[in-house]
Amino acid sequence: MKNDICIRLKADAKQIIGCREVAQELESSFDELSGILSLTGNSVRLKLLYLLNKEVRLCVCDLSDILEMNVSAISQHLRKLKDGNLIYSKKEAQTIFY
Amino acid sequence: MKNDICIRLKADAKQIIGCREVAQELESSFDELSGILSLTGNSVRLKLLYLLNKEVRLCVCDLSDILEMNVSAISQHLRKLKDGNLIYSKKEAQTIFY
DNA sequence: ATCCTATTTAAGCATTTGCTTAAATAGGAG
DNA sequence: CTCCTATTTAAGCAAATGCTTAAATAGGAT
Repeated sequence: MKNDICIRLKADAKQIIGCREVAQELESSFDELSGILSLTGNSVRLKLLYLLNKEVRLCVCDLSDILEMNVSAISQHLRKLKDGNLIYSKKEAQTIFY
Repeated sequence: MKNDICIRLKADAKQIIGCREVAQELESSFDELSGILSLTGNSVRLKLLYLLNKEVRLCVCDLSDILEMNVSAISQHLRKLKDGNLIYSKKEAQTIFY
């Protein structure tokens, strides 16, 4: 474990320090963006986003039928997408998503 | 566990079946795309992509210094990015990435 | 050849993720 | 009110992920 500058000869210390500062400065942006990307980085959730964008009006049960997956599993994926503000839901006897 | 069409009354069977067909047809595209997105859905890898795009020429050791992380951990992340064809590497005494 | 540096790989482990089952809510219908 | 349907939540578990340490490779310098 070393946390100081690499001892190798040809290292460009100025470049390294500059990059390090930028990386630290943008830390929270990277976290936020990677969080969103990881939500889309699951094929089930990607399909959900695709379907909700395409069909406008689908309930959990519909999505469960379409993807041939457990309702509970779908619901849990949708919650993640909702927590990430990638979809919103509206109640109407049963919930309709988009 | 049910894998047939939902029994609820107001389900639009035609819509469901249509969506199911599309989803199955595009299955491999969703897998491929979500695979790429999940590679970017990690803040360390996202930083690596950012840095390599910004600096053009950085070795594993540089990146380890910049992100203040273990060389081995960086190397493993880079391998994933390489496997996903998001970066390529060129040898030159030590490896240079982009 | 040996030594040194840069990098990769393997093994182990803790954490996270995604699914299953079962139970808990919520609200409309009767 | 009770029952039924749609959905969410909790608990449990297997698999995947990300990091650590230590060992293995690869190639240049001496």
